[in-house]
Amino acid sequence: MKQHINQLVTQALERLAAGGSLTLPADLTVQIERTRTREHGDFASNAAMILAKPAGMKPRDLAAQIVEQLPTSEQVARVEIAGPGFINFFLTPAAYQALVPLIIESGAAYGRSDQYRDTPVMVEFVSANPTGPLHIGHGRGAAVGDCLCRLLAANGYPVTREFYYNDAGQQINNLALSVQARARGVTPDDPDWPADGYRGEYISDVARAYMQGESVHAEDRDISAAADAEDLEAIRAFAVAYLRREQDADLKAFAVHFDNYYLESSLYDDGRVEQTVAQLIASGHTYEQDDALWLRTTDFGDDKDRVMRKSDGSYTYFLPDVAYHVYKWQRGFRRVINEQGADHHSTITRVRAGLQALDIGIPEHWPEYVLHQMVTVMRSGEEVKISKRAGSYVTLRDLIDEVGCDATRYFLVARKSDSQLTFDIDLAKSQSNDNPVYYIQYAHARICSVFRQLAERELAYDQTRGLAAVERLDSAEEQTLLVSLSRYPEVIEAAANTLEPHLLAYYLRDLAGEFHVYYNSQQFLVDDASLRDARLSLASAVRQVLGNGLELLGVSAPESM
RNA sequence: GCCCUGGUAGCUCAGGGGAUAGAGCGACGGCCUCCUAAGCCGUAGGUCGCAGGUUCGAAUCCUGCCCGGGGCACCA
Repeated sequence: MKQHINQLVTQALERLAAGGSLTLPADLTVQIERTRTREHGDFASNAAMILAKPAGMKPRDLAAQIVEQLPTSEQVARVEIAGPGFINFFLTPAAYQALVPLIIESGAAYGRSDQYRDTPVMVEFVSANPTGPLHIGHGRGAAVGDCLCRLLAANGYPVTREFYYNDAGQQINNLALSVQARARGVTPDDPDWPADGYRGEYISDVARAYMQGESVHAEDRDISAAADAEDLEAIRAFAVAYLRREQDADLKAFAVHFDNYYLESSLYDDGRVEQTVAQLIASGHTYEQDDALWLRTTDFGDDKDRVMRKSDGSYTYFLPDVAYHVYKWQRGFRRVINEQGADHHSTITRVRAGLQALDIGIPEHWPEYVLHQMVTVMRSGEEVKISKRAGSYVTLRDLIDEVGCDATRYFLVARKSDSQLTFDIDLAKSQSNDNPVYYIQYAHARICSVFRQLAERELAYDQTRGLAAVERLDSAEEQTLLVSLSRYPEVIEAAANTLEPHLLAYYLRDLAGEFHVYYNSQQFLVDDASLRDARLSLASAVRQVLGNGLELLGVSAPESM
């Protein structure tokens, strides 16, 4: 639709230019926008306002000339000039009614496209270290990242989902020491407790399982416990596998899956870290100072240089990060999106600086980042504190168990990710009209219910008859619904292009609301068979779009509630 | 101090160059002999943090300031 209007305006402008009354700038891009209210039609163009000044004309006069040159179109009922010089297009009801058969025929494919099928993209998200259960911050990353993957895939991108974690560093060492302490019966309040130990109760569970000789199976590893409290290496390996297994279970319960788990340790095993160091030194952007090896990241926009190799010979975390991203590039991903917490934003400049220093043709702004701000959890009007070290802890699993996967996912993805989010447990749990998740799902269930009611009344839905009568869908409520249905593909594309899944959450809320209004204003099961079937066809199309959209959010679309 | 982010209705948040600034919740008042009331309708509620600037037009872009969050390690 939008594209069609664009063509009409472009043709009109070209005619004016050919007639000599207008000169078009070479870089002209005509804007066709959805209008905010129906009084302004369906689409509006600002072409006259933009071109008025160079043409030396008043916007409204120029608009009149453009309108005069517009080709006629079956889809356009009328055109108006309004306000400071907008050209408003009013589409015919038929243009919208034609969507009903289109949506029903397209089914799950409605709103999807394959336009980016030639651009493999990797999305790295969650990437939690195996030092504890996933908390609600990881949950936000999981929900946003997973939804992004679904949106990208819906636009045709071949998507690879990757989870990267450190299985060997100092944090893991603290983990192993903590488990060992618990295995020996030492508690966090003991003087013997490791300095940076993890104090959470789950550490006791790991220690107990280890001492009982349990075997664990995680997505990316299997291990049996040695049950020896003195074998720190065995404890380390067991604890990592145990917590990975827990995280897998959390992610599974959250309907999130990954194609690949990538270990930081493998970057060392494969020699990629050493190789990256050698290349960085060769590139001339490094220097030695105070027995450490520095990378001159200030050459690439950082505000101070960074240490790559510490004076004790070990590497800082950012070096494997660079090596890891080089490998992503080498694997052929020309689009890479990293979804992570905003508390890690300082890595962006450094990783990009490292990649630029290598001078291997990686674009300046590669990879892309989607950062999410912190989540505050509220219960009974009070903030629930999250602190892994202290042990009081809102885990993702607790949330899923308490409020359900659907509501948790919806709430975590329904906000723009760069604003802080308040997760109200009471609201998310409430099975009432307070809760937007149920509001959307209820619209879907209601439509299913209408079709069940149809059968109970021993009526049958004749789709052919319904689609032949779509011109009877002419009420204000029906037109409103049809406009929203026409917007769905634009929303899917925009949400993927801007990497903003919340756009979809809002859209579905609006669509559901419009359906509820319709439901209350008109009867579906009327005696007039063709009218009945036409309305059922529209309901069916709405159900399809609600279902398609919920699928992209990873939220279920129940048939009854 | 520097960098990133946010500041829009009592609360939670959309809108991020266009035409009278939106939604939900909360408040108040209505609607089930009728396809699920997990719904609908109505009323009240705003100096879009402040001040300049750019523009035909600024909640939206730029600059400065104020306030909240995060980050500025030879931690990750």
